[in-house]
Parts: sequence; C-alpha cells; structure tokens
Amino acid sequence: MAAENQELRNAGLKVTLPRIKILQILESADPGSRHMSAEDVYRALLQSGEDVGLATVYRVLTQFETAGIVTRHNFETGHSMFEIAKDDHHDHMVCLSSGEVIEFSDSLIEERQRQIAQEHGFELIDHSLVLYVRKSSDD
Amino acid sequence: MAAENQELRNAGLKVTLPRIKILQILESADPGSRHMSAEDVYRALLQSGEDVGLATVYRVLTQFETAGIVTRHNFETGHSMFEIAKDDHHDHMVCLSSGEVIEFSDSLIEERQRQIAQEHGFELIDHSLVLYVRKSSDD
DNA sequence: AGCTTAATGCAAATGCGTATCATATTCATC
DNA sequence: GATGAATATGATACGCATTTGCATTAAGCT
Ligand SMILES: [Mn+2]
Ligand SMILES: [Mn+2]
Ligand SMILES: [Zn+2]
Ligand SMILES: [Zn+2]
Repeated sequence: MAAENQELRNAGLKVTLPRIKILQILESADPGSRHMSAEDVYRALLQSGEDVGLATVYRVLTQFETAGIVTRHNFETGHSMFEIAKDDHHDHMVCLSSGEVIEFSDSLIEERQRQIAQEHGFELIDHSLVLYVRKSSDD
Repeated sequence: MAAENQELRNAGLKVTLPRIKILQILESADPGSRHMSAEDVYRALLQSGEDVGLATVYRVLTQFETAGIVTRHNFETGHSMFEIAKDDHHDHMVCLSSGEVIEFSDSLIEERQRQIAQEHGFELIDHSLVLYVRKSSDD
C-alpha cells in the first residue's frame, strides 16, 4: 500500500494521487496487458473513477521513464507503449493476428549486437528489436 | 532514363513527373544519405528546381512502399525514413552522435530470430532491429 | 485532339504528444 | 493542525509529422 509511496520518494518524486494511481495501474496490470499506451492508462484511470487529466498521464509517464520506473517502447503502432521496468532487459514479439505482445530475451542476440557495433567502431548504447509474428497454425 | 518509367509501370503506377523525380532522387542518393525523410526528399526536389507539393511526396512514398520500391523505417527520430528497397534484407545502426545510419546484416541474428519465434509457436513474418550506437572514442 | 480517370497541390484536418498558465496540492516549518 | 513556498495538476492551446478533401491538372487510351 505504502509501497508505491516509497517507490515515488526513492525516485525523488512528490507523492501525489495521480502518480500513485498510475503506478498502481501499471503494477497491477496482468501479463497480457503489461504494455500500455498513455491512452490505455488514462482509460484505466477513468474506469477506476479517478479524475486525472490526460496531460498529467503523459507527464507522469515521462517522469517515470526518466526515473527508470517504466520503460517506453515505440512499436510501429504510431504511439508509445509503457511498461513497468523489469530488472532484466527483454525484447518483444508482436502477434500480427491477435496483437498480443510476448516478451523474450536471448543472450546470443544481445552479445552479437555488441560485437557488430564494435566491429564497426561503435559502442552499443541501446537497441530496439521487435519480431512480428503469426500463429504457426494460422494462414 | 526510361528505366524509372518502366519501374513505375511495373508497379502499376502511372508515370508522372513527381513520381519519376522522387524515384530518381532516391536512386541517385549516395550511400551516406540512402535513408531520407519525406522532408529530405522534398528539399531535394526543390533544389532540383521541381515544384512538387509535400503532400505528394508523402503520398508517393507511401505508394512506393506499397509497391515494394522503397522501404520505410521508423527510427526513434520521430519521423519516417525511406530508402530504395534492396534485394537483400539488412538492419540498421544509428549513431547517436552524428545521426549517420549504417547498414549491416548478420545471419546469426536472423536465424536466431526465426528460432525464437518458432519456440514460442509462432512464424516469423517480419522484424525490426535498430542498434543505437556512439563512436567508441566519444565520451 | 478529346475524354475519362487518376494524380497533384494547396489548405485544412488529424493525432499524438508537449507547453502554458491559473489553480490546487504537497509537505516542510511553525 | 495551520501556514506558506514550491511543485503538481488540469484545461486548453500549441507543435509537428502526416493525412485528407477538393478543385484543378495531367496521364494515357481511342
Ligand atoms: Mn516488455
Ligand atoms: Mn537501409
Ligand atoms: Zn534486446
Ligand atoms: Zn534483420
């Protein structure tokens, strides 16, 4: 309950109602909907009966990102998706049929990326890998 | 000269001046500037003395993409980048210092991606891999 | 050349995200 | 617990890349 409060304080953010609520929504999202757009979060807030402005949702999500509480993804959907940051890095697989987002992580690929950057005289700072897939049975 | 005309016809597109010009600009771009935004193409047109509307540039680029003549990339720069489609697939490395775009292709990563999708019961349809890097010497 | 249809250019409309600013809230201090 | 300075919020205006509506123009077939 006070867990969110502490997390916000640790991030150097004032404990406000919108921030607590947004954090709760992101943390309580089930695996299938871990990845939410600002609109998604906004709608969830409204359904919880909270009266928070969309501008605040955007602001808070950006603050959370800066604080390392959430991670922002730019899938090809045109709008940013956010998820509670995990301790370990992972990449994503998006099903073109259902839209579901599956997380995975492959050390081989991770390592190879570092090598490739190095071979070109660069240092790997970040990367974005998204697999677009379809159920094997589908036609 | 008539090469562009044929390419447009093959794509099922009417041969118009804007389309020819845009195709020429993309095809004649040197390796360092293969990847252009709609604005980039628009500016290049103006400098060639052509009077083409920006809306037309956007429309034509989208048509070229549909026809498989160009490939669209959504790097984290905020705007789409286009390049003449090559026969072989490749991925990109974007230098965060200079903005330069380097192409690479790694069969190991390509194969691993296919495996990962399969292991999750999916078929790999497409993927997007972008490495964000910095010159190794930079601080 | 004439005609039908698609393409173009301009301007207005979108849509996601950010900036502004007056008001409300937090929280350190009394 | 009240007070007040600093910060956060919400409504709205704005910015920017891209799209769309529509009157005009150009392509291409006869
Ligand atoms: Mn994730
Ligand atoms: Mn390329
Ligand atoms: Zn990764
Ligand atoms: Zn690839």
